[in-house]
Amino acid sequence: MLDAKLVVENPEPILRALARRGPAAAASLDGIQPVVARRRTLLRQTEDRRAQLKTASKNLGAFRDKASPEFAALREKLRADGDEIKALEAQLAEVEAELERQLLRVPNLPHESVPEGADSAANRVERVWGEPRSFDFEPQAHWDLGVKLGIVDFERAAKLAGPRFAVLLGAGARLERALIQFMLDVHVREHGYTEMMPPYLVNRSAMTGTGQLPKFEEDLFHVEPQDLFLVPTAEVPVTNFHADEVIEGPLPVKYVAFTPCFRAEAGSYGKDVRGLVRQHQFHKVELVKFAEPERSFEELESLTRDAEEILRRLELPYRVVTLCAGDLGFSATKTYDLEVWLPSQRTYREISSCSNFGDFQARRAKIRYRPGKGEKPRLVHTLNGSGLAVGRTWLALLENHQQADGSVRIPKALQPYFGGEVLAR
RNA sequence: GGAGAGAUGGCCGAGUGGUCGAAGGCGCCCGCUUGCUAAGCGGGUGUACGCCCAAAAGGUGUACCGUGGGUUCAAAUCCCACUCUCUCCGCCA
Repeated sequence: MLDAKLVVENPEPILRALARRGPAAAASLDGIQPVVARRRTLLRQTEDRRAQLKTASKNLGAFRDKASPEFAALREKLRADGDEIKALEAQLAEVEAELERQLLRVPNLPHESVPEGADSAANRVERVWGEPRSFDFEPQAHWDLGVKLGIVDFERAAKLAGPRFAVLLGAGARLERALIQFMLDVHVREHGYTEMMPPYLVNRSAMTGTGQLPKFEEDLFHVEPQDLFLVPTAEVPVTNFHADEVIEGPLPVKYVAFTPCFRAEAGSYGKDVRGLVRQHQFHKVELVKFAEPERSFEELESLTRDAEEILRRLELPYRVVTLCAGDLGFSATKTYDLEVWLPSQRTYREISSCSNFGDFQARRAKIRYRPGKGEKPRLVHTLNGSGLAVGRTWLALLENHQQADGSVRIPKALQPYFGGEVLAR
């Protein structure tokens, strides 16, 4: 959520920044100004009248003769005043709710370092690591390779759940588990993150805090009887872990959480229908940071490096791109995508998304910190990034490290976790 | 699922209709004192949103004692509903 005060006092730069995302984003600010103005007059009026009533009421309490007609008359007047104030308060509450409703649908402002552009074609490549391997045989797509190896089954998954689900079997399941363990160990032991296992179901308030609600409800799986949602990413429970709090300790606070992720992906049918790239359920190891505002962009750099480290150790060629303004997610002010090379598609595909959200989520979720002893709390900056999406790592590893005989080489760093050097039939 | 207890400031904890933003303590900050990192003394110490002020400092108003509603001129305090926490019983991976 943007700072309502800024929106009112200095709307031009905000409007300009939103316009970089596209016309719809800029339009989301329409109609907010008059609501803010109305709120201000109503608030002042209500508070003034309430102040009057309070003093009058105190005087009444001090009245000597509580049986006198003067007492009764004054009491009657105050009762009427009270009713009027209540009416004002009701109006005010309505206006404030309206303001909140509108503000919650305005996306974050793209940071100045974010490139112009409408879609992913305008994303800026920052760096490239590793080199796409040249094969002396025709590399197979993971859905062919995986099925032949007997480590993934899409058909039976469809039978028991539906499309966009997969069953991992044998060494495939073990590979998934090895990747999770490996990622967690690197981030905990070497990068200093605290491991967290959060709930996989969260309420509306948490989903609103990080920005999935109210705008993107159709992308979520809703669990009826309790009005809960399956988490689309660990970002939601982990960021909201500190909602409504003042963090007293030193920043940054860093968490890493492994969770399943559930995405309804409404409207995405027809895209990436084959294989493991786009599933309703997948595993992800997520990095989350709470940082000082002045340092949050440095923290974004180091968080991105932390995620990159996993790809390097798995010997997977990748590149880092900065999302352009038009491609940026709703809550983010700046995002680096890590894209891994996929031989079957001869292209780089997103495997991690590392974002700085500035104070956008912190304002929604009321997450603050104390800069120093006795100082006033300030909003933190929140960040997160996949470190990494496990399913996509699984498939990238299969495709990149496949061998002519249909087996898969396990990179050295993963061997102790996987328990072997080769994955073969 | 059944029975009971509770929810107050960073923490502990008092407060059953007005003088309560809320005693007291802890913690923290500032100052003084003290011949060693401790103790003592004095003062200060919530958040949000308005308004005044060129701004800061400061002043001032309103709200907030789990949440929402009600009674009353007036609610932390009375009434109703809900949520959460704890204890016991049942069930359960």
